[in-house]
Amino acid sequence: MAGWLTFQSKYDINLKHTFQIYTTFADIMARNVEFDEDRAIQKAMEVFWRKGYGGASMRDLTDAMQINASSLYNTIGDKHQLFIKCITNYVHTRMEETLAHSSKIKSPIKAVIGLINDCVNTILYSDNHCLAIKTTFELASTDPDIKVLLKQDSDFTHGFLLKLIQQAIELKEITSDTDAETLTSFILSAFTGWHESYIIHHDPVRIKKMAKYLITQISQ
Amino acid sequence: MAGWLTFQSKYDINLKHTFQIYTTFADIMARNVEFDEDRAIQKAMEVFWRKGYGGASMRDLTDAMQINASSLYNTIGDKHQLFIKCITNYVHTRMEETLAHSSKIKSPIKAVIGLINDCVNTILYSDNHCLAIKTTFELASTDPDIKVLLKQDSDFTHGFLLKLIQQAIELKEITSDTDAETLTSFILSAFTGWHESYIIHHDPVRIKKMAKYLITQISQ
DNA sequence: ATTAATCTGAAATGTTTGTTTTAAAATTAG
DNA sequence: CTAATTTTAAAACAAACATTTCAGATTAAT
Repeated sequence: MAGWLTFQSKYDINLKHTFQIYTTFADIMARNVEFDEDRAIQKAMEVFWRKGYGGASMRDLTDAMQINASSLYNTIGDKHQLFIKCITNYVHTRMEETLAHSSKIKSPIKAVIGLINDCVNTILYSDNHCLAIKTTFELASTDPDIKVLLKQDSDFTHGFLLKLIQQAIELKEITSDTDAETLTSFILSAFTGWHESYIIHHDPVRIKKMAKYLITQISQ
Repeated sequence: MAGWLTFQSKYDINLKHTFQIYTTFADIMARNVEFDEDRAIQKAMEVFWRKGYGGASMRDLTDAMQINASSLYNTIGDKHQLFIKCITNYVHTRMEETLAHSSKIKSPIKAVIGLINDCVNTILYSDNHCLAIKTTFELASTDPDIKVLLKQDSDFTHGFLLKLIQQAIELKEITSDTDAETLTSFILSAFTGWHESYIIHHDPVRIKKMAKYLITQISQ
């Protein structure tokens, strides 16, 4: 219990910190970061996925990431910054997957049906429930930063599906009285409900039947 | 810092606790609980509504309930028991409201449409988002007790709507190829999606349009 | 009025939280 | 090798957490 919080040492600490900030990207690097940040973020995401933001402690996170707290704070930042990185990563991955799917489209309506079936498969066969939805209900109302990210993700998916539906309408694969915008919102919000249903009832048949009903409704 | 943790006092404490348990509903009552438990539960529910289970601290709760922590622990129990009471209360209130609505039914299909419009109004004009949905995504996957309660609620609402839809099909107000069960699940899960949509986009028109689309789809 | 029991409020409990510090190990440049 | 600098691990940190204790206020029944 020595007096390590003297003026002298406090001054040294501040100096070091200041210096650190300005030399992070400097030419002279004494040592490189040991851990793979992408991999660590992935592990952290899985913890947030399972426990939620509030439910995940820093010890849960650093255990899963297999790094020390000091390394985490030196590279990524605090818990909130870590979560932002996780959500961003998750959202971007989803966007890339969505775009990847669009490359092998045969017809717009088939692409829409494929998207619906993908959603069903995710619900039934992925043990972690959608991080975006979970976060929406946990944090979006109170955390503006998170909300912006989730809205970007939502808008992207919306825009993607909207194009498909507009094309389908033009090609008369869909003959809907309802505007494409509403149809798009309707389909996407159905997905969220299916997630909830599966958490409560664990009934794959129920999800599949709802998907089938939605598909017949929109293709008429 | 006196030695109040002597064997004597520890024994007294244990005795008191044991005694308390067996005399909670005894004939001799020296003093009644001062606070209105229903009112306190209501206040606690509002805190959980806003902050979630993990996000609400005991101080948040006791402040809102305007009771001391010791009173809370003596009467209701710990945080989890309090939450169980809140959810139970919320779920029962919803059931009563649902049944109250059913008394003024003109026709099954009108009752279904009424239910859909009620949901829209709740989303748009109640500042607290559905506690059941929020809790589903926060806790249902990890907390068995909570999950049972939420499933009961879900099943009740499902059963209620199912009857209406079956009646509507019999009266040929609905001419659906799809079974009543699926139609019921589909409608209820749509509600969840609308909640999420409104949290992210705050767009009343979007919600209203989706509701209108759903109504035209089921009434054909 | 006395007694016996219970409730209440403030303070204290030990634990866990997110975060920081310290010292040593590690790495690169000269 | 030496010097400079960074990363790392373990421990320490204060604050916040849920929960308990206890003395005194309060009440119901005798």
